[in-house]
Amino acid sequence: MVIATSQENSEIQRVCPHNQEISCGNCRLGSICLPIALESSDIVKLDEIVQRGRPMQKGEHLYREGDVFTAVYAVRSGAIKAYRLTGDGQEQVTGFYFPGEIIGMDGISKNKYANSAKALETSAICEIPFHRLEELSTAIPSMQRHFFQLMSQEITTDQQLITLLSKNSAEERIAALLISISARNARRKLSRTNFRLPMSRTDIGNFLGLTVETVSRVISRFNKQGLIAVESKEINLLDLDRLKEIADAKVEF
Amino acid sequence: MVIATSQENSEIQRVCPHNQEISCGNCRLGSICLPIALESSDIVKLDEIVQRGRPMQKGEHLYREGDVFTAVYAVRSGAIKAYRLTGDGQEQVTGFYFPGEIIGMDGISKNKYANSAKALETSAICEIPFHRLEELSTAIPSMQRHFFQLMSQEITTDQQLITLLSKNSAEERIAALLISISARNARRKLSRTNFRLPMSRTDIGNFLGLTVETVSRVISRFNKQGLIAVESKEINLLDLDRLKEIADAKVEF
DNA sequence: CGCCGAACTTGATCTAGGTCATAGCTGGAA
DNA sequence: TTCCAGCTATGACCTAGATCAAGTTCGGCG
Repeated sequence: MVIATSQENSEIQRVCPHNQEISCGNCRLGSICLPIALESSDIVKLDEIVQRGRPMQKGEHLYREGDVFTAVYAVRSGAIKAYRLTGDGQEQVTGFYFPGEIIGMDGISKNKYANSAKALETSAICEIPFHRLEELSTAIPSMQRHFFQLMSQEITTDQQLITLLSKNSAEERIAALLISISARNARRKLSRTNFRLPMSRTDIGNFLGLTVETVSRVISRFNKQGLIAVESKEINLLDLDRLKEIADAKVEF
Repeated sequence: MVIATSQENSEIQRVCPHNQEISCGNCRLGSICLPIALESSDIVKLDEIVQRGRPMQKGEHLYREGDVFTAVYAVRSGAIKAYRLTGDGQEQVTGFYFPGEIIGMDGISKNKYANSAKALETSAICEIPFHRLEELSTAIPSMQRHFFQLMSQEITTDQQLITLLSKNSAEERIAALLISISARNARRKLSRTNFRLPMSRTDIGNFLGLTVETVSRVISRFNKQGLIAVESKEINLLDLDRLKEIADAKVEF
């Protein structure tokens, strides 16, 4: 796959992988990404294995279901959706990933990715070759610990989604998704209440087990009730407390 | 890798939980439990940290949601259900665990179990203290690798359940569960077609996002159609192929 | 700027599965 | 052995959300 190291069009980071300015040590996502709790000497080691400068265009795939597993990825900017296709070709969205979050761990067990990962908008990605990460984890116990924790967290968020899908109404599911995105924005020091949904209504439906029509209707209803203000993908959470009440199960997937 | 020492293929192990002879080295579940692909010298090390002889009665809890996380557990015999309570006190079953399977990995991320685990019948459990497992993983790379794989597998099976819950009908969900249990029995060299369901219809419903009534109705229907023969918890899969067709998504959770 | 397909909205109808109600089992305790 | 609580089964009904069917708006491109 040609992701161009040279023509880094983005004004933001013309990231040469060796550019000293971007590193795990100075990445402002550090605290929510891998390096948490690492010694600075360890961060240097991590830095050495991370491949940066991999800007992806909207719609481009990071990997596809069935591809041989080689690396996990950290989202640096943008948004990624993970999905798998069912037997009859329907799409099941298994997660949305925002900056600071790690994707691809599902590929470890079978040495093949179990999901496809696709950019919802222009995104910058850090690639972390898994065999190097394994070596590092053996050498640095806190690294191993942190990676165990990341995987465990993926398990618990998947289980929260399971609960949401099997017990909650359409309104509850959508409120929970909005609250989840809001909380993750807050972690990244962004607005808790005003943001742009990077995914389509169809994606939301495929994630929450609803049809587009239902998603659209519920969002319209929330809008009318003054819980939110929507204008296409721009969304403004007007009554966070009430939304939390509706979502109730304090979701954080 | 060699698991078979002496008393292998004994149809049913007359395992006394306190029997000193039980070790990871001679456990006939070895190949599907942790020790896969370990050197025999490594198995000895694993053996040293595993606490055996923890027979549990039906209904007894292995741990509860919120308990501080100390260990993961391998099911040696019996069956365990994992579940969490929703805000309003409903039960969401997140998994059923059979001999050779590992439970408790959800606790790593927050250092607290995210689920409760309860014996569905008399069960024997191996306790694996996590801090020891971490040390061992640092020392033995293949151990680390295997544990990464186990966690990754938990992620992919959870994602399969997500797909099942969001896309499939009641009949498809129940067929998928039956096929899943059948396949896991086969791994343990037990009958693919005749077995006893250790969980109640209510548990099945809580796992599959259905009410008891629906579970009961679908099972009755399958019975009438000659796909299965049920007598309370004893079940006989008469038409495995047709059931697989109904389940379609080749589930293996 | 204007075009076109894709994404979104909204309404009308249909249905799988939930809810409620009843009754028959079943298995463990005494 | 009897008893009782909790399972299981089955019928009658009802609703949340799917499906079908128009529009309408958006956003990317020539």
